[in-house]
Amino acid sequence: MSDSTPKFKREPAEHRREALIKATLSLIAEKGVQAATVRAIAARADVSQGMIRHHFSSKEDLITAAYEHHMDRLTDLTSAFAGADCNAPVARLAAFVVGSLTPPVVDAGSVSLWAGFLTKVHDDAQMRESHKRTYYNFRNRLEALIVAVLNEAGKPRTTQELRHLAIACNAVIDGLWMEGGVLPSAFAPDELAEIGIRSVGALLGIDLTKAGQQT
Amino acid sequence: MSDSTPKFKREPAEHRREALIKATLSLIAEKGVQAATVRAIAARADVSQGMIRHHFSSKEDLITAAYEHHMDRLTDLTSAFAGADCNAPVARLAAFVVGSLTPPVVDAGSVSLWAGFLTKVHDDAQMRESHKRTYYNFRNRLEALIVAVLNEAGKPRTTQELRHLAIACNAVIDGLWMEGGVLPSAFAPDELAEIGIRSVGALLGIDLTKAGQQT
DNA sequence: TTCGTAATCATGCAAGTGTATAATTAGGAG
DNA sequence: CTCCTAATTATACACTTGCATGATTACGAA
Repeated sequence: MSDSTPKFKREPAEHRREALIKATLSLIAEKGVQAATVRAIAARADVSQGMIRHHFSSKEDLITAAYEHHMDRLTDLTSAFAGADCNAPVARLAAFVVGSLTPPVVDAGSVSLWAGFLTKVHDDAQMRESHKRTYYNFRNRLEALIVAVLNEAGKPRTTQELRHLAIACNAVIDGLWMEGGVLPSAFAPDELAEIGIRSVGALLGIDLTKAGQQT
Repeated sequence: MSDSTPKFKREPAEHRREALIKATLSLIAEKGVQAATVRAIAARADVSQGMIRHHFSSKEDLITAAYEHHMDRLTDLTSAFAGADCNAPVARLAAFVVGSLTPPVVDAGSVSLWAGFLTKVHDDAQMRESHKRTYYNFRNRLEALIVAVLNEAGKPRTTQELRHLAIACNAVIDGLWMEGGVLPSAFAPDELAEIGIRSVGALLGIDLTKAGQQT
């Protein structure tokens, strides 16, 4: 007799990789890194556990890929905010800040995910490289926005000062993002974004609150 | 025949607990949470693995105790800075910021430790409570220093504004502390402290750089 | 000294870990 | 239709994990 139902389906490698990465991310976001076992990941992706070693050289490799995927997603989300609508520098910077400090970027799962990975950044060279890349990417985009705002306002700064401002603004955003994810109940909705706008404005000596109002 | 060398020594419970906690912390700082196994901890503390269950109700309990110990230590370190020397509000706030952004508070092991624990904050209720307590403690002390500085400068603010300022200053410090720990090579020595002083000053609208110079 | 007891140790266990291997099987090439 | 091959599965292995158990042993009390 002919078996009517195939026992599995062959998928393009890229689909499988993506499915495994998504399964990994959702698992880590929900129950932490230690829950992302080979078996749990495979189960969530609805494949056998052998697939992990088939599509990735090791579980560690999958974890790294998942980390980069997650970070790229966060980057894309904030980029979308800063790029949209308006091209007035002030509005763009404000949108960038607000986008970084509201859902879905601010999210318990996201932060938990990030924290779980941060542990590995400490000893894994590839992870550290990846983190460095992401960090500088975010900071440089921020610095570019800052430069545009300050130039428009006729308040140019030295290279050194710009570097410090970018680091500082990055730090406020990171700090707010983190606490917002870890202790959501500690802040009112939109409170983080409002504080972010005010703070970055104060750091640059420019009022961003008007630009932040736009929907 | 009398055995001349005792096979082990009986220690006061508090000593053993502390030794186990220290072993746990050094292990996590060096190789991450996943390396803090019952056997590894016992080996580093030079005791048998049974001691963990004897002095703590579970390994999880030891981890929690270690977390609180670590956080209390960070708190004490920053407190020492803010309390010392001078009692001029501006100098105290500056010292608090500098203390939070220089070694030994800024330290790769410390941040790694904190990140490792943060993962557990997400699902463990007791951990979350502990984190909340530490966070509010730090922020409230910061807010008290801020109030003193603003009052002295004759620039009082509303309760709401003070809350926002405390959250913002806390965020910059946290953000700088974190990146300093994760990417030490990305910043010159004292650069973080300098940025911190300038940033907090900018957020409050008060120049703290003079107060920061003192040794 | 003797003894009791709590601290400490050595060992074992069941469950879970990542990885290796060989058997299956889907789906296209000929 | 018939192979061939690579994707997929199923299973097993060696190892680690946290925890439990029962045997030791230090050390103060009597």
